Amino acid sequence: MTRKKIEIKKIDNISSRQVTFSKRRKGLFKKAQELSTLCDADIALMVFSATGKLFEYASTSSIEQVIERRNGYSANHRFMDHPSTDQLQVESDSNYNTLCKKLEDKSREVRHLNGEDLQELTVQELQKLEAILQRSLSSVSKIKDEMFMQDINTLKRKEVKLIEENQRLKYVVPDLISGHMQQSLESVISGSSSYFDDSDTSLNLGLQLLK
Amino acid sequence: MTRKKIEIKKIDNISSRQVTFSKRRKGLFKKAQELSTLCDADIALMVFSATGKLFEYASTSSIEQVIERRNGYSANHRFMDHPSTDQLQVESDSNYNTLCKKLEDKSREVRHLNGEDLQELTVQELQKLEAILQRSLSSVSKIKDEMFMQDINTLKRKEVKLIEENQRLKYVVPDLISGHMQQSLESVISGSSSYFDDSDTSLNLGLQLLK
DNA sequence: AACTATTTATAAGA
DNA sequence: TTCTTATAAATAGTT
Repeated sequence: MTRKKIEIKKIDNISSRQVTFSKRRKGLFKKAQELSTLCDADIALMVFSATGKLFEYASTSSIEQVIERRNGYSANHRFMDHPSTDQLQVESDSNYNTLCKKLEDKSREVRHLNGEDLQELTVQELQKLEAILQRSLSSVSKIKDEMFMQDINTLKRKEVKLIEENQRLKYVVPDLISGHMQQSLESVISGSSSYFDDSDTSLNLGLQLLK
Repeated sequence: MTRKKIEIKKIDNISSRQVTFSKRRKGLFKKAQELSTLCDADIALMVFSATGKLFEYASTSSIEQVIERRNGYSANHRFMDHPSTDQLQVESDSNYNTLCKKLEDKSREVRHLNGEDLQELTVQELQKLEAILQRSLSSVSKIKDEMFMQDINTLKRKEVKLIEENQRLKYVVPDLISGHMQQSLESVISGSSSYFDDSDTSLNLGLQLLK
């Protein structure tokens, strides 16, 4: 539409898809609002992003009101035949069959991304798939490594704290002993050791992630 | 907005309001469908005209689907009643719903395989995904390279044949010349050169794959 | 319904 | 994300 005409099909690049989504969503909501104002129309608009986030607009106070009105509308018109486009215009991208087709397409896409049924692809398609997988793999590895690093840093911080605590206890324990408080000492020791046990447990849990 | 900028307020003149409604409604629906396609968004749009006519659009099969999804959106499994659902429709709805759910699952899987929305995965899931992508990538690269090799071998075989043919012609042509068959010679030459032209074409096509 | 002069939306780039 | 800008698309007024 600008700088270059684009084809109306799913945008491959993730970030540009997100940018386009933001821009066009804004535009769509504005158009809906304008139509509502100019022509005194009652409008409800719901948009779920690909990631599942919901954005909605209602010309009246709430979406629910419009939905209610719609429920009443279909009740009133349920038994009327609408041979012409007079009463109700319904546009839909997919009925049950096209939904099936979409599912089929997605399944094929998944198989290809899983490295299956590759013989049904052309060399060009294979090259594209290869590029996607390379990009994808590096993203996954990067995120995964970042999470590992986070775990490691958390563990290191814990270690430092434990060493400090350890040092502190080394000073406290002799004091207690010299103070002839044997009874209390035992409870302090058992308390500190259970503290260490907990830490070891979480350390082990953390390290399991590395296997 | 054209010929003259208009103020966004209710249009007084009824007929021009109706005309504007038709035009802008069409535009709005188009924008909605484009957003849905471009960004893989799930959209429902309901428009009541000032005269009470309903026009609606849904990117999936039905408005109801999107409304359902909206109901379950933030009220995470609070007891939602759908009392208005017809008993007759329950079975097909559940079929329908499972189909939708499957499609959603596949879509999520595709996004992950494409390296998108990775933050919603655990480290373990990321490791698994990484392994899958590695295996998949090596399969794809292998198949792709095999196809390249096939192309190359085919071309080599063609080359050998052409060289042989070339040799053969080098013997034939002098014979023809010495036989004073100028007329026939011309036809033979033009025939052989067109043969070479065809081969060059397919050779070029083949090499384009290597770019 | 078509036309077209303008306005608006927006893709690409910064 | 936000801004800019060149260009595509939408559309107000007209026929």
